[in-house]
Amino acid sequence: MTRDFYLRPTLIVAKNLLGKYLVFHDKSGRICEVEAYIGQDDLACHATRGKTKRNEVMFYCGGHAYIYLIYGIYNCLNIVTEKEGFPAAVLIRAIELKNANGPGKLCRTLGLTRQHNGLDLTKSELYIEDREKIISTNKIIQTPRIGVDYSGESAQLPWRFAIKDSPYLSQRMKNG
DNA sequence: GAATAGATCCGC
DNA sequence: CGGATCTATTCA
Repeated sequence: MTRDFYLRPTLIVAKNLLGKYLVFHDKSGRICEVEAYIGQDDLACHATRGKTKRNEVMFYCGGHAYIYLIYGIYNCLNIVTEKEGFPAAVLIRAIELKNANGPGKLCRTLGLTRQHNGLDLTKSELYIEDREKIISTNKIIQTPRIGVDYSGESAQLPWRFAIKDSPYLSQRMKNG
């Protein structure tokens, strides 16, 4: 994907990422579950209280990788969206690959860690590839996001998208 | 400085 | 359901 793909509104990018392939070196898989985190009004977004050392990549222009450590153990991969200065990103929650059905598991399986934080997806070994048509809306399920109950009213925003009937959806998706 | 809690996962 | 494991962020 070229830069302009990522510079569009985050919800559009999130939906269009479904069905694309995430590639990192010799491993790849079809993206089947994502979540959008958009701007300072989104209380579940890491950048809701402004720029910090951790979330500064979210302020880059679209097309960069924001990777952070969660629970001291797992890394989570986000794809930064929209123009420089506006903090927004799409969390990749699952791809269709063995042991990649969850945000922590997919980073572990692909070997992504915080040292890859800030990578430019338009010119590195980490990128998104288009191999098939955009997934039609009737094959996409849209729900509130997972694990953000702490964020009050923002917890109800239906900013989670997944390919219906994919056998690789994250574990918590199936439960909730 | 110290405390807190987190965009998760696994095993019991 | 609770522990792992750690650090950015927050609070005093």
